Amino acid sequence: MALEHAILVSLLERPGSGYELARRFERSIGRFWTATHQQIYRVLKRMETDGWVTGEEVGQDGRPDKRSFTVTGSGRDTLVEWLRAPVAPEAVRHELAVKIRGAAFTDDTGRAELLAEVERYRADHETLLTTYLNGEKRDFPDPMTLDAGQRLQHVVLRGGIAYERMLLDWLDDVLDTLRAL
Amino acid sequence: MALEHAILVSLLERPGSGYELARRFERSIGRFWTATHQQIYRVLKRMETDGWVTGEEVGQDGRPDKRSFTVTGSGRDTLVEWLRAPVAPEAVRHELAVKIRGAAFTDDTGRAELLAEVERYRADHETLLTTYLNGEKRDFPDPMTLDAGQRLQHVVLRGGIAYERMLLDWLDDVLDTLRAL
DNA sequence: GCTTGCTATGCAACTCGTTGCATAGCAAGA
DNA sequence: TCTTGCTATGCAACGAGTTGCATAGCAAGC
Repeated sequence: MALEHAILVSLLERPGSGYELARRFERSIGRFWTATHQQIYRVLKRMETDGWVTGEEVGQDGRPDKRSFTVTGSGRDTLVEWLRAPVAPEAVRHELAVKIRGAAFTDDTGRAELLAEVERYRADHETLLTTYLNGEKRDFPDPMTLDAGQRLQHVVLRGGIAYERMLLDWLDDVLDTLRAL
Repeated sequence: MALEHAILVSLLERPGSGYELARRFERSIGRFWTATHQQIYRVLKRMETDGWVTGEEVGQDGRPDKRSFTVTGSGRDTLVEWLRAPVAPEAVRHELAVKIRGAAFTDDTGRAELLAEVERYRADHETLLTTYLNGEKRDFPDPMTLDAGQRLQHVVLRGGIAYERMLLDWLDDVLDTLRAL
């Protein structure tokens, strides 16, 4: 498990509330780690108990109060130690691949429906790629002037872009294959 | 959830025991869906209760007996219905990306260790790519003569190959970035 | 005879993640 | 005033997935 560690990285990049973390996990961090607000609040509570983060009440006007969290020295030590551990092999779960192999066991109508679904899926990822490219233009307009943290964020974003491009190419291959059956 | 569906596809491609399924999930199916034997046995039992599969005792010589499972008509209907449902958005969890962004918060020693770990990770995936390419040569030597099921299996394998190639390129980008910090 | 190793199946306990629901502050517009 | 919608936090129940362990057949080698 590493939701704790993803939260530590995000809070080190910028302190924030559980709600703000949830929004970040929907956006930039969601490129490589997903989590819902319920999970985040639960884990934050445990992290506070363990002394990895400290929460501070922040009054806001025009909005409800929030609790902003900051990483403690102990939390940072925990992250540094985790960074040294070997990367665990990923658990791949690609539902679309299962469906594609499953297409061998349905009829023409079923295959036509799957083809339409793949097209929809492709359109979603084309949109996502555009979002990434716009984000890159906005956040990293001049790659020469970035500090270490920004360069690392940029290389992770480039990974997301490379993934989406690869995926779109492969989906075209899938569509050709389904059409030619 | 879709472990049930991955099992249905695998058993439709070829009936087999829980143990055999577990081995397939380590190999070819593991490219796009992972599961341990405990999970598989538990789910198989539920699927048998629900009438999606039927088990049959098979005596073997030189080995313990096994229970070989076959998909029923009802199981096949279940799969076909699932194929029609929209693909759920994937839950991305890329631990390495978290660590790379985390590298901004450790020292030179920590970054050097991470770099070594990325190199090790890259070597693993280079091996995996080779395995895929060998499997492709072995299982799909003549793409013109394949039936529908084999073509679908092949396009899924091509997805795995495309993913590994993309990953290796990106890891080179990551290594350059880490070295230049 | 003993150990090692692969085939084969399974239980129990635990952790992680999802889903549905609940509460509440505040702003903006019908 | 009432509804809609966003910010903000949280509980409870359930389902999925992991980890550790246990059992047993059979083959091969020391």
